[in-house]
Amino acid sequence: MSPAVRHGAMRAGNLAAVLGELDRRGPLTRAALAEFTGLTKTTVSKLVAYLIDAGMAVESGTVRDGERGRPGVVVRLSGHRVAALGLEINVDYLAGCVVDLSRTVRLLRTQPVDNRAATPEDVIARLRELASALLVDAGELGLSVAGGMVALPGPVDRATGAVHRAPNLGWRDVAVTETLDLPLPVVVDNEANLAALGELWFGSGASLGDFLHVSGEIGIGAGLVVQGELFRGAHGFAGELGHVVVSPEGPACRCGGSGCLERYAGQDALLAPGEDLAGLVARLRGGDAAAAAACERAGSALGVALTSAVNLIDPDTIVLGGIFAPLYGWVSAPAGRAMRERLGQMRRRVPTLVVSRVGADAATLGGAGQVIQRIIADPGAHLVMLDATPSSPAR
Amino acid sequence: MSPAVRHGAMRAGNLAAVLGELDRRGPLTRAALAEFTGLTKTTVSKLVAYLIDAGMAVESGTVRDGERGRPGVVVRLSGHRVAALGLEINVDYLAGCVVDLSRTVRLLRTQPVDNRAATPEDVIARLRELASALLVDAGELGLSVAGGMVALPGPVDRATGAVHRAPNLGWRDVAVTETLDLPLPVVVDNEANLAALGELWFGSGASLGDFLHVSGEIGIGAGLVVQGELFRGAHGFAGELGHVVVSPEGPACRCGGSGCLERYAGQDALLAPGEDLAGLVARLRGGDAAAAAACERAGSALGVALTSAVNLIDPDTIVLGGIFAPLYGWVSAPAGRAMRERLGQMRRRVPTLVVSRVGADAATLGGAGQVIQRIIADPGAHLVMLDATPSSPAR
DNA sequence: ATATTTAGTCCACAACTTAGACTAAATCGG
DNA sequence: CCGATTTAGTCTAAGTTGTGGACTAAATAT
Repeated sequence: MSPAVRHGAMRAGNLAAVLGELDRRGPLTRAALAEFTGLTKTTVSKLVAYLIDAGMAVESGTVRDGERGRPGVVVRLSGHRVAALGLEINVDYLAGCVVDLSRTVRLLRTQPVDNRAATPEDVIARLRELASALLVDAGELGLSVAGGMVALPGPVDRATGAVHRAPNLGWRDVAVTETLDLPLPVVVDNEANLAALGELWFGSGASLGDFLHVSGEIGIGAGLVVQGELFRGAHGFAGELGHVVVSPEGPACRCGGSGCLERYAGQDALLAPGEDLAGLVARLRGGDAAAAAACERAGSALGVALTSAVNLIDPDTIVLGGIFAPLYGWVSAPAGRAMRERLGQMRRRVPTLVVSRVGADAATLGGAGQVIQRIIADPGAHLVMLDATPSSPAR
Repeated sequence: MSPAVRHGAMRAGNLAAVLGELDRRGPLTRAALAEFTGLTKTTVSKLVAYLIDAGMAVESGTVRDGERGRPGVVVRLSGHRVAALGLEINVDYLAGCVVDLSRTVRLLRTQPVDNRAATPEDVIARLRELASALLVDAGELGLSVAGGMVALPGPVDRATGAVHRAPNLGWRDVAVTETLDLPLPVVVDNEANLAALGELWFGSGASLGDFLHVSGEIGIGAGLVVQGELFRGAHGFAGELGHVVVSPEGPACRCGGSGCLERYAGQDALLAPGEDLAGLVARLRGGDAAAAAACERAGSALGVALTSAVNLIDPDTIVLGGIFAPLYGWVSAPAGRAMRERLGQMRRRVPTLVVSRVGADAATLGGAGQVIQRIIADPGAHLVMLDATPSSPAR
């Protein structure tokens, strides 16, 4: 639980403290870094030298902080060497991206494919091709890709890198990491979880505080971010907002229960038979009363489910993503009304509803961002991997 | 976020690693400690000497681990010097306890009082008397009390030590820590949270994994323990199970909403007018059909609310405490049935329902346990306080 | 031009942990 | 009963990392 602290760990911890400060506060002089971390100037200088040598930081210009005195050399996070790979398998597309250490998106590609029609092996083979092409292109940009993350639409076993069941893909027990077999460390995670992280790093970001990110697709999932970290629950199944009970005597759900949120606000409940999301939005824009009523009903149900979620989890903000992003204008009002009615008297502040600012790539980007996050949290571990590069850090 | 690591922190971290290992695995030899922590025998010896000098550990006998070789000296956590104070203010009683470092309950006292009839100042003055008496008695036992925790029936601001509103007591904006004014560091927390911790350390314990502890009193609260730590939410209001929506069109609730769990399974919904809990249990034992039906209804509603909670939070186990402990035989079956129906198909394992093994003192004990936990997590910080003792540790 | 202020480096030293030699105390085998 | 073997724990010299204060560098103020 509390691992032993050796000298190496002390070093690693301080390296992470410096890099983390650069990540959180932006470019800083060594003097400012010393102030914020509480380390001495000497130590900060040594650590910064190490980071610069590893290609994780660069000096960039000088700035005067006060009125007089020698100007400081500004050090900032560098994206020129270290990067991470984000991949996503979804029902009707594959996607991949490369994000560098400064969380700049360097490459982003999407491939529309009907993955329900293909075998898992074929889908994964196609993803491998996409990933390999991205790795080659990243190499040409001078980037060294330290790790990858695959987003999947279903609960995953993160230890083994396998999906037990992905109902929307029709997959059962597929060993994704193993089959994908890329030449770098790859981890898998749930799409809803990674989409929440995507919103954190590529959307509204830290201004959200602790937030619940609702990613409605066919099912309705949610990712909870607490103190900048995902909350996963004991078995990684936390955030199943779609099966929160809205009305115990409601319509039967595929989960075996009845009156789950999914039956009121899932894609199947909103779209007319054969219709797609764009069609629904067109009808809403055209003033179709039936469509508006369906959204009203879905929004209220969402508000009820979110009320339960807020009572249990107490987030600062709720971000509506997935299909609820384009429908935001029609569902957020009834949802917000339901929440205010039910929560207003007990709490000083009812969580704010906001729309997701990242599009369909939230999970892909979030996955790559998560890898970057881990590098920043432990730069020392990743320096070893980069030792093969020309200018190796001095012992 | 990631504080700088200095030499002192390294020391403190290793001290915590050793003490934590002793807490988790029980008595161990220095050799075993070295193995488990990954530190060398030399370092472990030094740290153990420090802990023994501080009165946090003692040697006790020798045991042979293997077949041959010199027997090791067993070191175990010692409760003879360091202790913590747990206090509780509730509607109809005050309680206090002293728990030592080995989590043995050394003193425990309860005082039945109607606290709704008195002013907050009078209640807190009476609590101060109770606490002072406990501190004196602890001193006579040779214990040095390092800190205290006050459990309150309502949401608290842990930063300032104040309650904003405690509806069951009729309190508004009471600065508890400040008014109590004890000669040791005191923190306040929510009763439901601390009851969950009480179950962790003085009840079924670590075998529960991540668990949700339901503590039904007048309202229905819940504490969520994840990886041995409380989950509090962004503002400390997480776990408000009582206002999870069971049926959106249900009866109006004092919170402004309708169909909250509290209206189906709260004390007011279960007890006949003027009846107390013992009376209800007597009726149930006597086979009263109306009472059984009320419990059946409450149990089902609880199952529905817990279904939502499990979907969102994904715990291993759910512990029923508070009024649900004596009613366990009557409510657990319908609650479990509802959960299995609604969760069975999606999850490999539906969380187990168990009854709380700690009684009414769960919160009082949990509070003291929390203080002990903090001492074990950072023994170095508390050594300073004990430096006044006769044999001060060698530099 | 000189004083003052702030940034960053250098160097001796201090705080830990480590590695491995060494001592202590048990069992095993003859 | 004595020496070989095994395991526990201590001691000492050395290694790694951070610290504190002196020192150098580069700017503004007077």
